[in-house]
Amino acid sequence: MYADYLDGLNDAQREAVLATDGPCLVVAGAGSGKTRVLTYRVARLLEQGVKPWCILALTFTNKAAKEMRERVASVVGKPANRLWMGTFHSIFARILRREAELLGFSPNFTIYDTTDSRTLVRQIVKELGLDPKVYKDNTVHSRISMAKNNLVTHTAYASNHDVLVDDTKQRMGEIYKIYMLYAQRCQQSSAMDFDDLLLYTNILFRDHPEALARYQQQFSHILVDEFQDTNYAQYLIVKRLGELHRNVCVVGDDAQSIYSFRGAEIQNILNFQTDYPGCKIVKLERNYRSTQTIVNAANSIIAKNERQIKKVAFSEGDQGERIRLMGAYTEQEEAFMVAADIYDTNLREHCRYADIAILYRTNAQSRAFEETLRKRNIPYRIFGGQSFYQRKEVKDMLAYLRLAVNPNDDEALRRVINYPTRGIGDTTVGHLQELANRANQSLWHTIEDLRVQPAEAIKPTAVKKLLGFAELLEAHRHNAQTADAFDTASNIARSSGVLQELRSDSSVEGLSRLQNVEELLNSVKQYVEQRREQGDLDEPITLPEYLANVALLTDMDQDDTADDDRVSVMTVHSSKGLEFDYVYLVGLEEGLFPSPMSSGSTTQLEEERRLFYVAVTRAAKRLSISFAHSRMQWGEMQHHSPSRFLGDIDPQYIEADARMAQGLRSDRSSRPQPAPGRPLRSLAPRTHESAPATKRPAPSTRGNALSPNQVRPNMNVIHERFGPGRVLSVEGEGPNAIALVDFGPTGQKKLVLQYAHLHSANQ
DNA sequence: ACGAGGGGGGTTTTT
DNA sequence: CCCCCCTCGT
Repeated sequence: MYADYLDGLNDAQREAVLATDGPCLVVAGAGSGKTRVLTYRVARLLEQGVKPWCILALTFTNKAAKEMRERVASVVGKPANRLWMGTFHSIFARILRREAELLGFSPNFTIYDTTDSRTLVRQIVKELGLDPKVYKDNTVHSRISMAKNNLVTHTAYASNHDVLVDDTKQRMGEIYKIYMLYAQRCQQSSAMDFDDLLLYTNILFRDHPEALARYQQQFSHILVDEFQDTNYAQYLIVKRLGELHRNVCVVGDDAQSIYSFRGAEIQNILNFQTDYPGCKIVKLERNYRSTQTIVNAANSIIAKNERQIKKVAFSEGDQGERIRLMGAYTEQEEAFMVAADIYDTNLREHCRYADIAILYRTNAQSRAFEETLRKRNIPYRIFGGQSFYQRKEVKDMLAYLRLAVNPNDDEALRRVINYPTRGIGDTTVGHLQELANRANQSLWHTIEDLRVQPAEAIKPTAVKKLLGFAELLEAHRHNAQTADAFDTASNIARSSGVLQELRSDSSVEGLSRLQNVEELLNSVKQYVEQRREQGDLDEPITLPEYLANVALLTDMDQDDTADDDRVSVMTVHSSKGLEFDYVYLVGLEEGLFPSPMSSGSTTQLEEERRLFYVAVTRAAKRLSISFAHSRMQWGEMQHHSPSRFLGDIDPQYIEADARMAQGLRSDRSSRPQPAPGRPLRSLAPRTHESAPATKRPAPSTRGNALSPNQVRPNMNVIHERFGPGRVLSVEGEGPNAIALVDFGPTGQKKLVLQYAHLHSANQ
């Protein structure tokens, strides 16, 4: 028996926790304690004697999964580790690896990210001789993606009359050919894209009833979080798996359905009652997060929406202050006002920066805030946008790691076959590709064939170089399966020549590229150590395992160490599931929010409205909404009026700032720079001095940086970023050397590639 | 093979 | 405005 966890729950929450038998729909409004309910529900199941590995809990983000696991663990302890809990993509990738042979895939299949998919599309368009301006990789890929989300395979697509007619109408009648070739290439490369993970799971369950039966039996209880975001492929997986035991519990909020662009069907949650006859419905309507003002204002936003489940969200908290509305002349000024206000709030109300968020509609809006926050020395963290794993140098390194595990991965191979340059040019690769296409096999395979059977298209000198590259890959293949992931990775970094290449570039960007690769290798280290702590000690954590994991990581998942106190800056989309005491919702202008792309249909506009709802309900204590009267777009100054959405909020909840009350005058909008003069002073009484002390301690040595030859095992060193440490080992020589350094009490061992950051700590 | 420079195109949101 | 792709010149 676990502690009296039911005590703190309200009636509806308790009902949702206890209804463990049969299908159940929990409509959980924003801030209604959803995670708590899910956590206790899992605890309840375990208490009833359900084995942890019989519980399948699906989420949409790794972060949500991780948080839930931690919270379950805090109630039930160790058994939480055995739960099948994760994102749809990661759970089914795991199952697919296990069952890969049934589908004709290797268990080590690669997962293509969106960039890989798009370059593959581009490549195919080129090969087919189609016009890349008509067949834009983005458009084509999203078309393929949509098809897969609706379980339309490439063969089904090519023989579906309606689809073909539709494509022809859009002047892209050849998409089916691209899709066919795309699917074939993925299979050849032993790769799946994001959508394949769901598609192939469905195919597995459709074509292999015995496999389906195994998992149906295993998963006696299924929970799905954010059910309003499921697409058809996900919906059907859940339905199939749940058919045997019928213990399917879905949790969601139709009012927060904001992902239709990636195939999410709000209908899935609206129709749940009819899909699962006799299901229990519980509505969590009390909001524990926000003030009454915020909750009421949020309700007024979506009140007009047609398609929704009736519910009344309410708060019993404080009335709270009114929503602040701030108008600015330019986006720079908007950023200035927000930053000034953040500084002020932090000072006056002693809040943490981590309790503050800036939310916007599009990633492109981040720049102005980034600059202003930096100028003011306010620590911040930008989520989304160009993620760490998308950077060129990181992708290059990952490509090498991927190749060591799956040499058939053509995308990875083409990426690094001539990086660093080894004299294999476009013409050679072109010929190679042709050979591969003709034989319907991967590039690597084709290279291997050259060993025994030379082809006339490729000159002997080129063949030699290709074989040299193949040998480089071959050298790591065996290790990759058996040796420690970190060891393999750092070996590859060295022998591939990537390190040398990066170190030869001493520009600022070059240095940061090296740093990123260093960071990546350290993340391998960290992963290995982390897994070793929780798992079986005997077996080494290998590269395939790491890669399987990293492919599905996003920027949101980067370890947020509790002690770093920064303002969060992100899109409204990525803020879902989070909460902050103080929220600045910015750029509330017509032409920006709602997005002009969405003004076509009412359903799209309803979704924009729900997005607005999501943004507002992130705030617990105070919400500030702002807009700029003009902003730069396409190099031109665009004039905007305040968003129509502002009119949806009942005016009684809004308090406009002084300048709003005066009314905005467009005649002043040509002023290029914000003048930190009178009007702003009320918001930011002290704008002149520099920000609070968040400076990192100065390097404790003024000595010269070490050179590779000076670094030896057991030596004490000081790293500019990580502080004092002790060198454990040095591998390689000269410019290729890598040092493994132990940085003290946290037991963090890191790989140091940049000796410029390392100082001697002797004496 | 590789760099610099020009031209064209794109900006919604993401597992 | 910025980013990416392509081309052209070495």
